[in-house]
Amino acid sequence: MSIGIKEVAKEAGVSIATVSRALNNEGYVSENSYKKVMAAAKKLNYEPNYLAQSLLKQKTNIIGVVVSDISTSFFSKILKSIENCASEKGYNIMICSIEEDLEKEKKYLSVFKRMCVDGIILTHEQTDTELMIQLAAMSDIPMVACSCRIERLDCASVNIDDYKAAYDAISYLYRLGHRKIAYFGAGLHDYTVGRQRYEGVRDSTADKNCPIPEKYVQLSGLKIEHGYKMMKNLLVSCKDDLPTAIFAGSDDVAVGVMNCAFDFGYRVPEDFSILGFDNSEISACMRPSISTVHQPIEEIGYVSVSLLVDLIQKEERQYPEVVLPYKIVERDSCMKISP
Amino acid sequence: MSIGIKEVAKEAGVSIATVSRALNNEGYVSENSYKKVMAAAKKLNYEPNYLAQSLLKQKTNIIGVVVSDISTSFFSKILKSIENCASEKGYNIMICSIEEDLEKEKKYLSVFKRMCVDGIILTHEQTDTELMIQLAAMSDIPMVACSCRIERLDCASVNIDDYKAAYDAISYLYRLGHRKIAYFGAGLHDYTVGRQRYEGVRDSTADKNCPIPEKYVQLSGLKIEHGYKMMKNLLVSCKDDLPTAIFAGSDDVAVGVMNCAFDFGYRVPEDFSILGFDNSEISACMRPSISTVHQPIEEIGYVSVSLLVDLIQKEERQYPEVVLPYKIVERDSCMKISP
DNA sequence: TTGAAAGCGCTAACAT
DNA sequence: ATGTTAGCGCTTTCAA
Repeated sequence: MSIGIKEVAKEAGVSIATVSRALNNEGYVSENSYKKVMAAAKKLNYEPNYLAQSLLKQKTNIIGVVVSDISTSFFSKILKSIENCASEKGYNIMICSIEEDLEKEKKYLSVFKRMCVDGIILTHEQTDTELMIQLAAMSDIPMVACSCRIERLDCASVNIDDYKAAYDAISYLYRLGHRKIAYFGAGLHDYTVGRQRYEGVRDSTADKNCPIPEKYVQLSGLKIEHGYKMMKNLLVSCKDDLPTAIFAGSDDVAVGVMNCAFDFGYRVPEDFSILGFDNSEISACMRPSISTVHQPIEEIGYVSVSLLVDLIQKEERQYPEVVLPYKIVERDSCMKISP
Repeated sequence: MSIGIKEVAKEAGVSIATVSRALNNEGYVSENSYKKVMAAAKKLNYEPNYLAQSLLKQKTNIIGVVVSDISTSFFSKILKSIENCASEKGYNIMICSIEEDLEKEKKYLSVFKRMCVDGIILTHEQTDTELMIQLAAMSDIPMVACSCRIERLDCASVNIDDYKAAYDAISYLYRLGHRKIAYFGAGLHDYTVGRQRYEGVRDSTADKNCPIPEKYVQLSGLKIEHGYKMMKNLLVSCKDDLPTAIFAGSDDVAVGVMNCAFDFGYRVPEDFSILGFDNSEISACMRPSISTVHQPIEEIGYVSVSLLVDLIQKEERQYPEVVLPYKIVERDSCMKISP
């Protein structure tokens, strides 16, 4: 049995309304009452119950976050900045790590709704567009897509320009002299980053008159093990016509690719130049360190929360699409060759 | 304005009490009423409000998790298994990443209490024992310490035997012929893992008649950058008497150490054998791959949640201390030398 | 088998 | 300036 407002009122010798007013600094409270309430609250170690407040105000100060996989270097970094920013702004975060399980996502989105979260942040590669549209129609909880896109749905979003980043990444490899470039990335599910980056790669190579052949494209996922497997496949299926460079859809993929290359006796960058994506910590830790497309990860998280909180607090429903800058970070995994 | 139980009752032509009973399969409800309620609920897309339920039942199905840093490979993995297990058992998790900020921890612990979370999982290296004791006294929210210890407080916990693991780790290096072993670990704050591991190292070396000299011990933290810095310090301060092996308090530290060694022209394992701790993904990804003390990370998370849920659901308050097995994983970063 | 009503802990409108 | 009261959305007695 915990301390409620009633106990405080009794202790202070005033009504519960006065206690509420004093604690919230709202309405008229005499200095005398104020002091008595504060003293009583302190003495009893009173802390207002969020549940009751939330139920009444229809406002929970909770932000629901759906993330594709918390344990991933990229998403865990995003999550950290989301948590930090939310905490600064007085919001708490409730997390769901869906790991490609769309059913789980659906379940959680419903949980979030029932829990009356004030807003939702979506951050994962793979999204069921139909589900999202349906969901958006059902509730008007503000939502922001963080480092992902939801096609055909008016939704605030915070991204880099994945298409352009991939386009530039290929151009960079091209400038280094590479003409035979492979791309290992995420699937094309709906219209999220996977598709954007792939299209950037395709158009960039085509524009340079060396369109990427199908055998050089693999789209199984963005984790280390995906990278390893894709590289192994390539080494087998293209062994007579290996590329000189590999553009990986994430730093994790790049790590997998590099290790696979090593394990099969190749050298990086001498035999393969490898370019990553994200600039997550691991890319700087490998030896050779991995050149990569830098995403402003912290900023993405911060901006997403700021945007969401704006959406929550202002009634107006406009849906900004924030595009943050990227840049190519040159390290030791790519080298110049003669075309 | 959302759909509430009242709307459903009206639609079904029964009272709200009947709706509640039908939806919860509780008490007597005629088949006819049951059908009507279900139809109405489905038609209106009704979903019960958690806030109201929670307020009434004093039960939120929320588990609060305090973690030292979400973006860390070790903690993000633990978190993932915590989230998975919680989700399976019907609990949602609310996360606080404190990043050594004890004020933030304090704040969140209070938030958790006010939010009426059903239980709390604590997972971080550094803990203010006084605060915890005070807190435990204030509320009787069940708590489990996951991969950390809280001395002088009766609290359920899930750990490996850090002392013994560190002891064995040193023995392993000793068996490989190493006599000059450095240890880079976490601080000695209170009685959490940092101290346990340090004491294991100290006793193990002492028992073998080669007590670790102070200059070979550094305790600044468990992140990559800490490892790098500690190694750099060592290289300078002990340059005339370098150790042959370094035991790192985490795989991240081991990575930092290894990269620092490389950057200064040393080879691993020829110049330094490096032994990590955790067996997190990164240790297997480095080249040479890093030998390490394996912790059953997934299991730690699962067991913690299971334990907590038990504590929540059973009224009895006993505090099991679960100790999970560890093992040394031999990879390529340690070599045999002649003593 | 069902409905009316109390109440979870709090805030806000209204009355004094 | 303060107290009384209604009600947020739900579950659960108690009465019918």
